[in-house]
Amino acid sequence: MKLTEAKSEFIQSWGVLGSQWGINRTMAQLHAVLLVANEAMSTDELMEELQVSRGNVNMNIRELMDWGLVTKHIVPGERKEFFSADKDIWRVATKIMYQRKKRELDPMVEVLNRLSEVEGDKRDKDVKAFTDTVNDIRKFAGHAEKTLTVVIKAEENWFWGSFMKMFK
Amino acid sequence: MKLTEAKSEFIQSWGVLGSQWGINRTMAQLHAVLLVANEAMSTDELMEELQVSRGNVNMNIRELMDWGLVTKHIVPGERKEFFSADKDIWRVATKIMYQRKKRELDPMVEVLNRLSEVEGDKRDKDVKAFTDTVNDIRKFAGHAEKTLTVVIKAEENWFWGSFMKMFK
DNA sequence: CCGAACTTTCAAAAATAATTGAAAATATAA
DNA sequence: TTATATTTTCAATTATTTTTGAAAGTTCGG
Repeated sequence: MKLTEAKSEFIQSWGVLGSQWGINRTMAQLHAVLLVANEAMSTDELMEELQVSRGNVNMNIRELMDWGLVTKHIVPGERKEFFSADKDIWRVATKIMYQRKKRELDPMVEVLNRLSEVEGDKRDKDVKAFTDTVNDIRKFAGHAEKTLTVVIKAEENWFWGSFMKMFK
Repeated sequence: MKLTEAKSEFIQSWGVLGSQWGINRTMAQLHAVLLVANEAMSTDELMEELQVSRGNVNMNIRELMDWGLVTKHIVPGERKEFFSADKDIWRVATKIMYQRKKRELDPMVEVLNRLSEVEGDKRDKDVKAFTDTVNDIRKFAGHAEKTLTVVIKAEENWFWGSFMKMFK
């Protein structure tokens, strides 16, 4: 298989994967392009590679920077900005987990905490079904939260740090 | 907070969470309704609760059954079908993980395996950047795959089974 | 077999999300 | 400062996804 062909298949698949995870296709594809690029790329090069508009590249690259997956570089003597992706896959994964935890898990936990204080007779079957489920999810989310935090911070920790190296 | 109010807020939030994870809102909301219901519900009751069409309920309930999150019940003497959700949150989580692994991780791994056989000089920087990234992701996905499999099958295993009980 | 009760299907409509592209804003070199 | 290169914004357009609803299909008691 030729490099060009392989690259475009990779970009394609990464785009599909992203969209199944609520990340828009262009954002995922930009990430893919930068992941397999051997050096930082300009907006124009990215537009050319994916055949999308300047505005689209601009917005999605900024989103990728927000997630901490992509960094901007200023090359002396050049007017344009260049972008590159963090290629350490473990770090990529933890950054994504961190963002999703922050944006999705945390707000859900907050809602669940409020909802566990529903008023009414605990012997009422409807009330019981509701509070039981909410509390179960709450407990589960609490564990997930802790586990994620450990994983995300694992590298900074001497014990888990060396344990996690096995995954790299 | 009143039960009705709490319920609808829960359904709402679960729907938002779902849509951020590539699951359509109605599917997630149906799941939410059944998670907090004290008994199995009919299509008509679900339509009423969420104010959506019969076709919509039908299709999404079937999807939930595909995922193994919801089961159909036939009540003797009743012509209608009733539905209920598995309320064991740990099992819910592993079922979702299993489905997503099967539908998303597995195909990605397949693509990556094919792509790692790209032809060309390994000293070419473009080729190297590509194969390095692909192989890193491949290795990572392999670990993720194994970990997920262990977690999903944990209950069937005497050692992990009792370990996992801590999470419940 | 009939007909009522219920479920399934799917083309069309509606809702939502992503993308464009050109104008406005900003940055830089001279 | 001015001219020019580059980035950013966002209303309008386009693409995608979801939902509807009515017709077709199925099931079942009598």
